[in-house]
Amino acid sequence: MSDSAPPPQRGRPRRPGTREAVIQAFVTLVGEQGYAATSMDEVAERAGVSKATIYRRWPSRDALIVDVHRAMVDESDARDTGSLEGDLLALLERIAGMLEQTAFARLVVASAGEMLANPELATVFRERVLGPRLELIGTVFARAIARREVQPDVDWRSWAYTLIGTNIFRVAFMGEGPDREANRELVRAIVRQARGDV
Amino acid sequence: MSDSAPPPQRGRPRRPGTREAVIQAFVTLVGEQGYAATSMDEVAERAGVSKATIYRRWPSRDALIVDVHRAMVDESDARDTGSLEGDLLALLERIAGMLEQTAFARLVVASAGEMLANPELATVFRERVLGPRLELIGTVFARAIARREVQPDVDWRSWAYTLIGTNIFRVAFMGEGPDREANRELVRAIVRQARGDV
DNA sequence: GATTTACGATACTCATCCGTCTCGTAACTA
DNA sequence: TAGTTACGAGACGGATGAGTATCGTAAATC
Repeated sequence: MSDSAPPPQRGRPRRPGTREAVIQAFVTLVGEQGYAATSMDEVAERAGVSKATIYRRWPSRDALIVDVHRAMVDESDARDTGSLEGDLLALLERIAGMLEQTAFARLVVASAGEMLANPELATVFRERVLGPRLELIGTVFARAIARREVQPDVDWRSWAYTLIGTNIFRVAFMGEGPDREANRELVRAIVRQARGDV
Repeated sequence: MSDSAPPPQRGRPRRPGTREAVIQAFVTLVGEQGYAATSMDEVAERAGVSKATIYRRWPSRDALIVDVHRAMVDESDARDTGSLEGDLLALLERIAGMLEQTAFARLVVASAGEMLANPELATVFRERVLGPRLELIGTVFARAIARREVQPDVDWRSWAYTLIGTNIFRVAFMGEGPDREANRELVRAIVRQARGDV
């Protein structure tokens, strides 16, 4: 169930763009106030849509929340720059770019807190929002392994946690902007360690 | 205003331990369900206390939330093991220990999400929960500087974000336990980079 | 034009929950 | 013993918000 009841074929067609407008409004409001303070009436108003229209597409608030996260996939792939360091920097650049849109950064923390109350959200959040970003880092490491730049048994997942966790912590917990220079240092440290240089 | 109205001197004295019981109950419940789903009635029941008793000590739910975080200081100091690597490992060991108490880890994320809705909580959370842990890492780096193990201009704060962010991400976002071996690798990577070894 | 479905506006129901209040009782001081 | 304050139990008021229902209108198909 992606979002809506099946759109029928007779009668007035659904206004296009409504789905996006609602999701956008929800993300913005949650980023501003958190989940608890964001009501469906507010979402409707911000989206310029009536509440009935929302409930015609999503059966409940929870379903909307889950669907919001389904819409947050990152389809782009990991560009090959020829080195692990270059690849990681390119990826982090993109992640930092997303976290610079504070709405996104705030949504991430708000959702993390909300996972406790909504197990289905927990699943979707990990699979759709966090998972793909981790996988990108995995891809980059796989290339580095193929290139014999690092050992095949490198614990890339932990390095991925470090790269993403650092940025989320800085932006969402400490309320600062992403720090490009710190990210460069971090990538250098990781690459150096992963290559096992003495 | 630490928590309560001043305890008067005549009449039946307040039952000792109530404050701790309430805070403990609150932390546990928030860890299980998140903030929104945790009601004062539930807190009272879990603490084995009546709601009136709670409101005799805290003027509102928000005040209790803030006070809970005031109670989360970590008073211990950073033991000197003689090397940056040893110091950081000892610190991380302690942080990992706290995060192993899942109630604590969950509270951290829940609170992070709640910061959006409660600015006073944001301040207390940063000053009392995150701040002291960051400062410990700062202390350890200061020692390393004094020892000429690292350059005086080392960006220790970013490394602190990395150390804490990685662990919070793993435990709270991904729902895994702390990973001692990964932490050791991480510390090695950081120390190596901070020392500026070629 | 008749039918069907979408839409905005808005009223409405029902549940939840914060914070207050009452009351009967317990523990302490004077 | 009298006065004072804490306590548990539970009722209560008031606000908020999710989800439903109604109604007049708009945009499509047949």
